[in-house]
Amino acid sequence: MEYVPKDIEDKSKEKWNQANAYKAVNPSDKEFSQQEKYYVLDMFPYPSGAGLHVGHPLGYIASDIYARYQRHLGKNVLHPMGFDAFGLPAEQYAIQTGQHPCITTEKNIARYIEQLNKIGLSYDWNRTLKTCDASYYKWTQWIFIQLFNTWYNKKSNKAEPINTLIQHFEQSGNINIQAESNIKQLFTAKDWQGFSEKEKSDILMCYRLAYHSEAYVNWCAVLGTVLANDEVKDGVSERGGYPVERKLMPQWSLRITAYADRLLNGLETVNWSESIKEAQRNWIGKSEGAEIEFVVKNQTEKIKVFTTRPDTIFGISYLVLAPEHPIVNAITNAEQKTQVDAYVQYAKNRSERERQADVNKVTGQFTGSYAIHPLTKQEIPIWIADYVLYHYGTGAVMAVPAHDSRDFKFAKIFGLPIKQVIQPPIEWDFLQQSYDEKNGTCINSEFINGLPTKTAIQKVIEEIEKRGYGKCVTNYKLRDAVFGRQRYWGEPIPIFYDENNIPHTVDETDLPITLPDIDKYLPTETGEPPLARAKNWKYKNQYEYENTTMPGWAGSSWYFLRYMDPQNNKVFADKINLDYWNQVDLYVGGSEHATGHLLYARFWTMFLYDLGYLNFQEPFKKLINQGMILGNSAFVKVVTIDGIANIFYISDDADEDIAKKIIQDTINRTLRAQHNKNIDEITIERIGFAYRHRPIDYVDDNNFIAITAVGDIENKPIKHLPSDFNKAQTINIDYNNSYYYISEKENKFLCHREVEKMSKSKFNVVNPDDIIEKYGADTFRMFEMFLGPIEMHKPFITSGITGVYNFLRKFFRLYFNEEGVFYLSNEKPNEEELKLLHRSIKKIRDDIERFSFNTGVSNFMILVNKLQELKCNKKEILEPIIILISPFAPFTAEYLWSLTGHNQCVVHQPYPHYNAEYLVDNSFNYPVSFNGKTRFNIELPLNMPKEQVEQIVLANEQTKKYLNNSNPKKIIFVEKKIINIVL
RNA sequence: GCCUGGGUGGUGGAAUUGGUAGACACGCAGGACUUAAAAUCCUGUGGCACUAAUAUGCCGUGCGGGUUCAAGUCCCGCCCCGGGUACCA
Repeated sequence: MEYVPKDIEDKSKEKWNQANAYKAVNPSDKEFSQQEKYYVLDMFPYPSGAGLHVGHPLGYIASDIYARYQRHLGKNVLHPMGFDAFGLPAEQYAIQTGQHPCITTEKNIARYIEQLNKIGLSYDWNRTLKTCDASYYKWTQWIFIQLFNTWYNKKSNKAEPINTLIQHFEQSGNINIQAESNIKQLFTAKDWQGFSEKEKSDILMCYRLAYHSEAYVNWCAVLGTVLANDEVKDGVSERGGYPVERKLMPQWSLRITAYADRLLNGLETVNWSESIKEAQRNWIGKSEGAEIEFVVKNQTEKIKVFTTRPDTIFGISYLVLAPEHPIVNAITNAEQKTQVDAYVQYAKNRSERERQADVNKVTGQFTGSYAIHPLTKQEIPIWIADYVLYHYGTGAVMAVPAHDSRDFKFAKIFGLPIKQVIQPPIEWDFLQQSYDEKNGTCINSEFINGLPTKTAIQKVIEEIEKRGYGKCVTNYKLRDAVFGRQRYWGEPIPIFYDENNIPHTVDETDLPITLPDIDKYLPTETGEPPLARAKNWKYKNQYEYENTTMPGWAGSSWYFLRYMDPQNNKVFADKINLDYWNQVDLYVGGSEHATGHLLYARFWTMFLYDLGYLNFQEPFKKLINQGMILGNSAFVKVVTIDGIANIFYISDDADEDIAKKIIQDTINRTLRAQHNKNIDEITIERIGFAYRHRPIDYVDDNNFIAITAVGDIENKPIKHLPSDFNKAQTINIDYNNSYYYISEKENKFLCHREVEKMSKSKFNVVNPDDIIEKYGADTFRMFEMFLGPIEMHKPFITSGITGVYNFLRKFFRLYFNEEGVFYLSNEKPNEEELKLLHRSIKKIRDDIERFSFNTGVSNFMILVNKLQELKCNKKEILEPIIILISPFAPFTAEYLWSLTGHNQCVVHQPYPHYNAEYLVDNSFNYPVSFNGKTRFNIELPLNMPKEQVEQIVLANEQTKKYLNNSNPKKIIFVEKKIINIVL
């Protein structure tokens, strides 16, 4: 009986569908029984047009193994899959073709589902969702309304309904309120009553968690939209790589900064990799320091600076403002005006990318004004420079060149004084560089002289607070998240503007606000977002809707909650279901979402917790980041001759010098035959590499020549040669006693291989469908797991796949007799077989629990190899093995299970437990002798009492042998694994 | 610069808490079966030395030190590769 994966897989899939095998039961369902829950979640994909490549399923397979394992343990497992369906590629495609993005998206989703099902992933498809469905984004809009109608109370440290704030304003204005806000003015209750509706609205806007304001944003002109900070990488857009500039514009934002501290502290409570937690900590960027106020000489203006090093206050040599700082104009004196204006203009025109690219280029301009040092009363020159960022801290810094490398560079170039105020514990050359470490002793600093840095910081803060020049503050790098996008394919923001242009949220009963149809997916001629094209799209037929849409991350910030109750149309999910499923126990996905999705999702979860909808603050209890699967790109070695590029391709293993001579010879011969003339001199200018698709473009019947050398062939030949390749002339030639030829057997054209990111544009994509077609889904699953640890980046090189395939065939064959009939022995297993079984169960369980699926697969291979050696086809051994293997290879397991006469799906069988007795006896390894002590390595079974282990050790035949029959004086347990036996 | 992950045979990788380094697989070599091939099965496979063979000895986890009876693993000082992030005061 041959192992034919396709037959097996079709049968199993049908069976699972009929049995609704992977359905998760909600507490609100009739058939619910009090069962322990387990929630395994994959980061849902954006359904791109290219379909899945072998990199995507890596995480899906791992989470599926874990989900199946949890089901075996008798848990009610929620394992859903959906689609993050709003996004730029579908919209760009719509712009080009005029086709509604919905059509593209639906088509892509259908393909994704088909591909996912082939892999045998145990999703509960009844719960699937798409973020672009109105029934889903209705609730995304609902959450936005809640954010709009909420403010953050710093006193209770949670979000509260906006009404409580209005009440407060009515009673006592905003003077005593501790709120997260960007408000600048103070007002009394009386003032508040006197404000117009518009003024009240504007003030409340400074407190809402979803707010509209004018601020600097990342504007991407090519995409025609603003972007959030995490969507910009190296000064260009993450999607498409288009330039981004900072621009002052009105837009919607979410006040995520209100949650900065909670987002930071919450990291202590989750089981995530240290690198992701660290990335979030850096992104939030909490830093404690002081805000110090400087009076400008002969003026009323004051400048506030933020510093983490108040201990260096006596080393100030100048102040620097960001060029955008609003005070710049006022403090610039007449003499400097022209230069300052020119510099401001220069800074403004530099793109974000330019600015980041030449960090080393130091520029700046003196304003002509001086500030008064609050402690020494000395005059300090005020400069502007674009190395100071307007949006961080106060947009102004006190420069201490001796102890800050940026200030040092600036001071050197502009000839400003460098005054040392910290004595480093090591020798230091202050002429060469600044000493930035927060470690040393204060000198030249009046009342803090002799103090160590940390004490000095405290002391200076106390002093300036006492004198009223400043205070202790905490700053965050985290910025509020820009929430509006000037695009079509996203959730409409549920806001309308009344006749006074005051924004209001639509009534919750009017949700969803569905995306209107428009004729073109481009901005209007006047530069309005595409939604401005919608005809007759008005709230209650009279009010203008907000015409920007939500960003891509809106829908993904709460989808894990919707899976808990996906069909609910009364609430986003019923409380009873939310409470039951609670946190995601295991979340699997790529680490590229560290500072985007994972932060936003935590923010929304905390917000919904504050409003009382959830009873947990952290959405994802445990996070596993799967590594990237890299492609193995093939390059063709290309020879350029006499300026004509790429007409010769040589195999990667060919010697270049010899190849050159061969090419020269060949050209001569060919030309002699064709034209009866000889070329004496040809120059080979360059031998380089090109992607393997290039030959298609360059093949020319007359002068394409492939040369292959016989030799040690390490690389694989090109798999799919371009069709024109066959037309290429091949040559047999002997040269310098080396034989170069292409024979039937050696007809291999070798490529140069390089590992890089898998991508359609690099021609290195491997499609899972092809692998499954050839070897079956179980081989594919096991092979992906076998490749290496889940978290690591690794190239997808298929050479090892036959090992896994042969393993499954071997496993399958073990239970068929010579006639190909399924045959199981009812004989009782012997001790050796039982021992083997129980050791394997222990190992494989451990492997699954610590996500080491590559060793899990290995341990199966060892098990099956040994069973084969023992010729063991006993029923009592096979049955637990089928269950054991089913998370890894569910199709094969299901099929073998049905052959043993069981009708139930494997998914519902309890996972086998190992028996410790069998393990102990076989756990003695080589003894080590030292100083009369004999040491054994003993693999202790879990939870076995020491006395019991001691007994077994002494009674054991091997122990006796090693001890030479003398009685040991005592047994000492050293750590957990080692036993010292003292003679 | 800072933060992070990594460096182990020809290759992918094992070694869970410091306890036989190289599991398992690929590749390679040899053998069985076969007219032959494929498939399958068996044997060998880190390096060096020695041996008819078994056995044995020495070296060996990027480099240099250290702790320990024992180090791929822990500590100190470096080198190289990947990823993230950055005038964040």
